[in-house]
Amino acid sequence: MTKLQLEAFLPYRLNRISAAISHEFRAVYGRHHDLTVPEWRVLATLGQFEEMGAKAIGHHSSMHKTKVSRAVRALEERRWLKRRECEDDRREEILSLTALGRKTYTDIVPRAVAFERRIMTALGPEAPFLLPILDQLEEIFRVP
Amino acid sequence: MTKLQLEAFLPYRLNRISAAISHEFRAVYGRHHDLTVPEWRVLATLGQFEEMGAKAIGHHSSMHKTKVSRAVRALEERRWLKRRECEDDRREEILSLTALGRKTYTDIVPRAVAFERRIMTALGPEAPFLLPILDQLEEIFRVP
DNA sequence: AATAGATGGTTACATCCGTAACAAACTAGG
DNA sequence: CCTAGTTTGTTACGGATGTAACCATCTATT
Repeated sequence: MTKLQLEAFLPYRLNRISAAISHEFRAVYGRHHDLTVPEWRVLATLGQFEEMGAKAIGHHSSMHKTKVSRAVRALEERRWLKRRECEDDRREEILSLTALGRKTYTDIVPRAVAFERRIMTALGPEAPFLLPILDQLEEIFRVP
Repeated sequence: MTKLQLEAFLPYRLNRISAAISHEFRAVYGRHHDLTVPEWRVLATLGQFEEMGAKAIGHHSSMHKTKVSRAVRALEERRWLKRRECEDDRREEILSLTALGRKTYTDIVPRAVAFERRIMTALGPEAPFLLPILDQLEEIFRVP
């Protein structure tokens, strides 16, 4: 009779760890700015690239276009993001952060960096092995 | 001007990898048995422990009690799970798999084990470092 | 230039999920 | 006992999500 230890099963463990880290990270910035994860990803992408269409944001941040669409609208309503018509292709709208949005971004980024460093430090001697393993896993599952 | 590379940010990468692995694993058994992730977790937990209350299942599989409640009902409707009254405490119901449910379980477990081994093999020389790192991460975030 | 198909983006719908409220049953202090 | 508080489990509700349908616009073929 073959059994499986769920608590040792790789997909289960990764899912749990990922959820715990996302939850913890959201608490890091959530105390100051109330943001959902999709909103944070759009903010982070626009903070990184200045100007982008919704499609490109979705591609870069691995989000479904409806998720992007809703996050963009939410950020726009908060005046953290503005749209500009694209002259080359009038279906597309070029998105960018407002001054207010950029202020939020520059406030969160140091917290994000510190959060990440806190994890790497806590990992101790195992830390150098984490990133190559993540590279490998992304390659195995063709996560672009 | 500090920026953040979202695609290199640890919470983001872990979330993406975890989602990809869950998706891939669901495809492994989903072709044969249609199951949601919570249903699979309840099935796996009862396959492992024979008899359990809903509370204990939730604790062992890290699921909210409402998630457990709904998954249990779905499995019960498929006749993969049965309830039995607990004499010591009549609030609780003791849950266990039916013969049909156990058949599904013993069908899925080898696929799950093979899936996990496929990942570990694909990881190659990095593989031995993965499990200690997961242990560490679970400890850091007090994932029980 | 006209039409057919492809593409960027939004929205309706169904589903899933957690919070909060709840019922039923247990426990402990008086 | 009996009442107050706790615990197990279900459910109503609001919020989030993906599928599919949709609109507007672009592109390619004729």
